[in-house]
Amino acid sequence: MFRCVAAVTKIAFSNLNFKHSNLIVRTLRCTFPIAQRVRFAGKRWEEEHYEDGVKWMFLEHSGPLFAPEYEPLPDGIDFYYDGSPMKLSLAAEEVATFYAKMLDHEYTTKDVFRQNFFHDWKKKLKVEQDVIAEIHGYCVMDGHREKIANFKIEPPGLFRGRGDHPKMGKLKKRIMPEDVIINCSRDSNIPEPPKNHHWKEVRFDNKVTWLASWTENVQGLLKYVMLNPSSKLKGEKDWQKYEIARRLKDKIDAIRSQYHRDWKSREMKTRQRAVALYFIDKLALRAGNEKEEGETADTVGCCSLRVEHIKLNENDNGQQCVVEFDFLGKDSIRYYNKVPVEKQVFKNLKLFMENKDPTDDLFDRLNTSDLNKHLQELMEGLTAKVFRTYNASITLQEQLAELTDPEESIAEKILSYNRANRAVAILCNHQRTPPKTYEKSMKNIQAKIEAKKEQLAVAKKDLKNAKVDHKVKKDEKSKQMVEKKKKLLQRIEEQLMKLEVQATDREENKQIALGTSKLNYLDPRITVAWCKKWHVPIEKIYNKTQREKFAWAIDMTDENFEF
DNA sequence: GGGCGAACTTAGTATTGGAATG
DNA sequence: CATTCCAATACTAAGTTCGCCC
Repeated sequence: MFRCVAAVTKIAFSNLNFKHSNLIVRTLRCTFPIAQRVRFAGKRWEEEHYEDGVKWMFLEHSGPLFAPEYEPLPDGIDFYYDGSPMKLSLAAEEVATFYAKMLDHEYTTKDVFRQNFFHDWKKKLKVEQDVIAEIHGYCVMDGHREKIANFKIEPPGLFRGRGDHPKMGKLKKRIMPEDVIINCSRDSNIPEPPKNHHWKEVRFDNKVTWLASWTENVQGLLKYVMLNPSSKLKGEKDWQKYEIARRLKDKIDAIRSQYHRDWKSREMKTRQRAVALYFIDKLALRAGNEKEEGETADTVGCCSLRVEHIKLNENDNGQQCVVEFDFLGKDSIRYYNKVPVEKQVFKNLKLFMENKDPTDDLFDRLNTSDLNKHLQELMEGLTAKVFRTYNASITLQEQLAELTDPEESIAEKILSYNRANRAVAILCNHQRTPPKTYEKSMKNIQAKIEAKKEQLAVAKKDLKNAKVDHKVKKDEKSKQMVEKKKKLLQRIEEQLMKLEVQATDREENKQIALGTSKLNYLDPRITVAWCKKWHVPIEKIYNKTQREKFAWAIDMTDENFEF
């Protein structure tokens, strides 16, 4: 049998109404003998007919002709958004021109038309974003393709500081390529600046981790483009952080004994250092660097506490030597706490406050640099922030051991985990403003619980009836019905329990943010080991992003891990 | 030794997208 | 199928630490 193979044929369409005369057409593979293709000439109506329903025995054509590709708008014609030109992908631009062509038509005044258009156009824009993220969102470092955390240059706008920030509302300028320093390796393809622009500098510094940087104009601070937490570089650093905290675990008793002794030191500086360290250890306060007045919001940490931030109460509701803290910490989050302290600490605080104004520094002989130098002598790599990491992680481990009940369901175990997590968040003072929808969402879940309780009552009744029915009939069918109703009841009980656990969790979480401690302070190996030990799927504790960040821990940890 | 810049971690909130719901 | 709701993600500000320079 003869086959006509695929061939590329140039056909002149000059007789047709086409602008392009030379089109390239691929003919299809055809399996019929060439002789059969065109057999007849003459009067079609005299040919024989096929049997019922059969319309033809041979059919051949070249397939439909497609619409020509979109021709982009010429230079100088731009799409404008909010008054300024905006670059669109070809696909998004094409769809925008469809609409533009119809601007004069009354269609474009109709809500349905506009909404439908926008809905579909948005999808095009989304695809465009994906393509951009694929190109700019990744880098290659030492043979690994790594995600970049913040590959987008921050857009211009009005500066939004937190709390009572003296620079709030100032204009944050647009960053141009001419402001940006690129960092990469000498033998790599150096990124191209946008057309008609150049970089401020291209640097080849492999002693730093950033890929690009620029100086922001409101505070004059450097901003960096860095890798995602899932990267090898960040993951190893994170691991190292927790290893330092674990070394502190072995030294903590000695360190605590020493600062107890130092409370009685003859030197005022040593006493202040010892009391400050006590606060950092016991209350998980931050170090507290000095800040330039008038440049930032007035917030403090341990070393920068002022006399006005604490009150001393000899007796507070029966408790002796109570220190009342009230100050704004990082992000202007209020720290309020009443803490009973050792007599010697109380005495020292009184001494530190003698003859001082409220706005004077509490620890006037101490700063973070002195404190960290001292800590470095106590243990290599020890700084003030290690205490937060250590105390957070050890608290999680202790709380999990205390709260986990082997008899409980998975849902209840997860509640226990969240409660352990919450104990840490409270220690670290990780707060959030309750969501605007909080009250409503609590009501919703209560309503769900009530509905589920009613369902439960019905299911119980049904089961009882089925049992009675079975007693009378004693047949297979009624027996199956009892089993069915039993299962249903069980399922509803489980659902109710889940809802109640969820409600409790949400209520206890009203003003507490768990995310920060989970992400930055809790050794993930504690969590992975706990999940393995109690057969809680890791997905129930860590979402996708968190699993990527903690891939190293998930990979290396077995159920026997101890912080 | 302290002032300062650089580099990096930690932080809360605004926005988004997908699941749940009516 | 549209709307509601919430978890996940995006965003970028605000800390800590370190090392250099005077």
